[in-house]
Amino acid sequence: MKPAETENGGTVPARRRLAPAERTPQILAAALEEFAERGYAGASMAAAAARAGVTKGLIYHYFPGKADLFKAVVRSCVQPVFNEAERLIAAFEGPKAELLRGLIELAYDRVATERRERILFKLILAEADRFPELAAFYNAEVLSRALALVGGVLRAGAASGEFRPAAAEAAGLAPVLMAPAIMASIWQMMLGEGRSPNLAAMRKAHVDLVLQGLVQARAPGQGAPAA
Amino acid sequence: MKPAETENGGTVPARRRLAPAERTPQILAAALEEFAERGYAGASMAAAAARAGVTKGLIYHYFPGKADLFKAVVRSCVQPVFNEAERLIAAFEGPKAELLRGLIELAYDRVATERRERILFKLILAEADRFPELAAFYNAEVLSRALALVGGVLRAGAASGEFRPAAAEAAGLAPVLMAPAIMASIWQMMLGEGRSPNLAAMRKAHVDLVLQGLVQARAPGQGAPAA
DNA sequence: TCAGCTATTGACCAATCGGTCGATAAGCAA
DNA sequence: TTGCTTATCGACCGATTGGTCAATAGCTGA
Repeated sequence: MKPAETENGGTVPARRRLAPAERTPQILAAALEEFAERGYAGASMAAAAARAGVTKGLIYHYFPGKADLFKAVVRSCVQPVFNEAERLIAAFEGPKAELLRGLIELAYDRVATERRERILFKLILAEADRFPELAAFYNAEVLSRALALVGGVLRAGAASGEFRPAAAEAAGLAPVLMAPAIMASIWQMMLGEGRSPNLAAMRKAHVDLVLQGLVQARAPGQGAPAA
Repeated sequence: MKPAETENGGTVPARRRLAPAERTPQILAAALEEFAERGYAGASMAAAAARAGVTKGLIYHYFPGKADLFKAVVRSCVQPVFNEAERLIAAFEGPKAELLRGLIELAYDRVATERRERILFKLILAEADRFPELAAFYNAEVLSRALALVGGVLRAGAASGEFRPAAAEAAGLAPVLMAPAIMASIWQMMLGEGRSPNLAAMRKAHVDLVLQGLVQARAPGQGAPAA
């Protein structure tokens, strides 16, 4: 075990000393992989250290314990997700329906490419009851933020008359709109890309259903006569 | 630890001998709780045994090892889920839209009540890559079956002209229709009943969106332009 | 009543884990 | 070059785990 054969390709001399600002992200990345593969309880500190090319003792030099390392891993992963969506919404001008389509398609495309976020979601879900603060963190930093974004678009569209008035009740509708993309991600994770429901087909059906179901009929006054 | 104080309320004499047909489900139920609370790796055989009011050794008398116990737990839980839906579909006569609404509402109501199925889904998701056969089992026995049920309704509705023709492309649409109810279940599990998106609101918005998005406009010839 | 089958126990083992700590050496400042 | 700081190692510990097995005792049929 003299040459580090973990992920740095070469034959780095063992015991290279690095600045904490450089070693810490190495450890976090290695720990993410370890936690993702074995789950919280199954993950081994020694194995995580080995993935980072260091020894277990060093991890305890940077993190007080396993639980703290886990939380640090989660926190280090959630930041960049929303920037894209928020920029898209802020910069968009045009029909709200097109904005909504863009958001949905963005979500599916991220699912298709970004693997780390899928893994992270699984981790949070699996360990939520053992780390209540983690569930609270997910709720505040991820779910609520996403719901607010989608809800804002829905209400704007309803206010402008472009969407049916029911779209304004975003409390129920926003999660319904987001769910299929998230489930697509989960299925990909569980079943692999081969056996999961087809991503492109879901994306198309999803956009289609949402636009047909939300956009106000062009000829007003003949909507749902109901009973 | 003389009187068993686990879940049988009374002061049963220690070491009661039971027929395997009676003890096995006890062990399976106890193991489900243990796995659900601590995850696969975190669960302890001794703790699962204690929950069942027996000792670890007895579990190894009934199951070859931890992995086998886990698989047996999963298998023992998935059977009764589909009977209800299949009965509903078979017995139903009337507009396909009403059948679809009934299925969606059934799904949400199960989410609200059945706790074991939520737990089970979480377990399968969390341990899918460690037990590939488990993912395959979920795919074959749960997801595919559910997709086939929903897809059948969609195609029937499209064939009868009640749904828009796009409904026939069930490969993408069926998972999109099922996803919100499943996500509702997952959110309930992660965040508790308090902080999750409101179940009743989601149910209403979901039904509303689906029916508006799928049902063929009543006046023909002016719905989808471009034949 | 009694003998036999087997459900059930409890003690045991090797392996592994999270965590601790003194020793070591890599880098930097002087 | 020298010396100090501290990143890094590796050996170690107590606790717990999955798994084994011989001994025991509850039930049932004769």
